[in-house]
Amino acid sequence: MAANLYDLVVSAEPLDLDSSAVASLADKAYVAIRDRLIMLDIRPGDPIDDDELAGDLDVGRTPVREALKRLEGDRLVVSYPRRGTFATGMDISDLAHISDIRAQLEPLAARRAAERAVRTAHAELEDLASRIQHLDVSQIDRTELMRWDLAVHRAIYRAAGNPHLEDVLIRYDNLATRIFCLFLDRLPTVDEHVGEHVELLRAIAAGDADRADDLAREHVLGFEQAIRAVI
Amino acid sequence: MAANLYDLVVSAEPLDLDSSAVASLADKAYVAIRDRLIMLDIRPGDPIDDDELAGDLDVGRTPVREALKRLEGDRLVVSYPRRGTFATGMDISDLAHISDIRAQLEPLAARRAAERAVRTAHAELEDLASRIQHLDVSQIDRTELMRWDLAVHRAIYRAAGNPHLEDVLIRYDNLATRIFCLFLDRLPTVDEHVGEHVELLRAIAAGDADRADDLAREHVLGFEQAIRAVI
DNA sequence: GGTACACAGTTGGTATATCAGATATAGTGT
DNA sequence: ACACTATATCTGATATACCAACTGTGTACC
Repeated sequence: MAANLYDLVVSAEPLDLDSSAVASLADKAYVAIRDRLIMLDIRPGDPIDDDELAGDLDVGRTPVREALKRLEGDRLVVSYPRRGTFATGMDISDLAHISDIRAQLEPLAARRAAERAVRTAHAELEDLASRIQHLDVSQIDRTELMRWDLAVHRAIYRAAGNPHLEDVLIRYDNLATRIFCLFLDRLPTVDEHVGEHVELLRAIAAGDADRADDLAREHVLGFEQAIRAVI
Repeated sequence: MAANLYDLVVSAEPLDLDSSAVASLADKAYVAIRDRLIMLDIRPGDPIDDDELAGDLDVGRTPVREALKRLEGDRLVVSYPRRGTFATGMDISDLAHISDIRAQLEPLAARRAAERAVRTAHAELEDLASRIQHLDVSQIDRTELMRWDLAVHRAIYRAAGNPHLEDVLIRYDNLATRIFCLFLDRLPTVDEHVGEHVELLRAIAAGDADRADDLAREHVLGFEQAIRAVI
C-alpha cells in the first residue's frame, strides 16, 4: 500500500487515491474530472460540457454523465436543469462550513488512527512521514504538493478504520483542497502547512491519541486561518 | 415550511423530507427506494431487482438505476459487479462507526442551530416540539413514528444553516434510522427516545447552545446504548 | 421599443446492443 | 462410473444512439 501510494504520487498522474480495485469507465471519468475540478483545471463557475469531456477522456457520454451525477453529490458541480452543469462556485461561507465539519472529524480520525496505528499501519505512516520530511518543497510543483497533501490525509482516514468516516472526510478534504488550490499562490506558508503533516503522522504512528487529536484540530483551524488571512 | 413538514408527515406517504423543489423521475425513484430501505420494506441483504422496481414505481429502468447509484453512494445498497445489487447488510461495527461520527456532528448541528434559531427558526422548532409532545406514542404506528424522528432531525440540520453539515447528517441519520427500525420491536424505551426530542428542540429554540450540544450528544450516545442493550 | 414566435442547445429518459462473467451441463478421459 | 474441463447460455452491466420536453435567446414584426 505504501509503495502503491508512492508510485501514484510521484507519477503525478490523474491517479486514484481511492483504493478502487477495478475501474469502470464511469469510475475513471469520475476520478479524472474530480481531479480537474480539485486542481482547478476546471475553475469554479466554469461551464462543463459533457460532450467535450467525453471526447477528451475517450469515453461515451453516459459514463461522463454518471460521473457528473456523482460529482454533484460531492458538491463539486451543480446542474441547473436545462441550463447546463457548472463547477460549483466557492465563497467564504463555504470555507467556514467545511472547516466547521472538518474541525470535528479530522481530530476524531487522527485519534482513532492513533489508537489503532501501533498495531496496524505504524510502519506505513512512519514511512510516509519521513518521505514528506525529506521532500524539497521549493522544488516540486503545486500539483504534486497537493497530491502529497491528499495522500497524507487519505492514509490517516484509512488508518482510522472507520469506512464511513473515511467517506465523509475524503469528501470534505476534496473540497478543502480545492479551496487550497484556489489560494495556493497567495499563501506564504505552504511548506509550514505541509510540515505539520510530519508531526501529525508521527503522533499517530506513536499512538499518542491526545496529541494527534490536537494537531489535527490545529491543522484544520490553521488552514482556515491561513486562507482567511489572504482573502 | 412547518406546515409543509406537518403535511408530509401526517400523510405518512413516501414523501420527500428533503426540500426538493421539482422532482425528476430519478429523484422520485430515489426517495421511494430510500424510504423502503430505511423502513425495511427492503431488508438488509435483500437482492434488488431494478426491473421489478421500475415496474413497481412506473418508471423506466434508467431512473431506477440512477437512484440505485445514488443509494450506493449513501451506502444503503451495494452493487457487486455482474452479480446484482443488494440492500447493504448491517452489523454491530456499523452502528459504532456511525455513532462515532454522529456523536461529533449532531451536537455541532444542535449548537449551531441554537446560535441561529432565536433569530430564524424559533417558532418553527417550538411548533414541532409541542406537536411531538402531544403525540400519543402508543397510538401511532412505527412508520409514522420514524417519520417524526426524521422530521425533527431534519429540522435541526436545516436550522444549523450549514448545508454541508446538513448533507452528511442526513446521510447518517438515514443509516441510523434504518438500524433503529431493525430493532424497533425489541426496543423498550422508544417513547423516551422520542421524548428527548422535545427537550432538545426547546433548548435550541431557546438559544441555549451548551445545553443543546449536551442533549444532542446524549441523544446519539443513548441511542447507541439502547441498541446495544438489546442485541 | 416591446412582444411573440421560432430555433437551437441541453437535459432527462428510454431502448437497444455489446461485452463480460458466472454457472450449468455435457462430453471425454482416466 | 466419476471427475474435470470446456463450451454455451443466461444474467447483469455498460455504452451509445435516439427521442422528447423545456428553456433561453435572438430576431422579426407590430
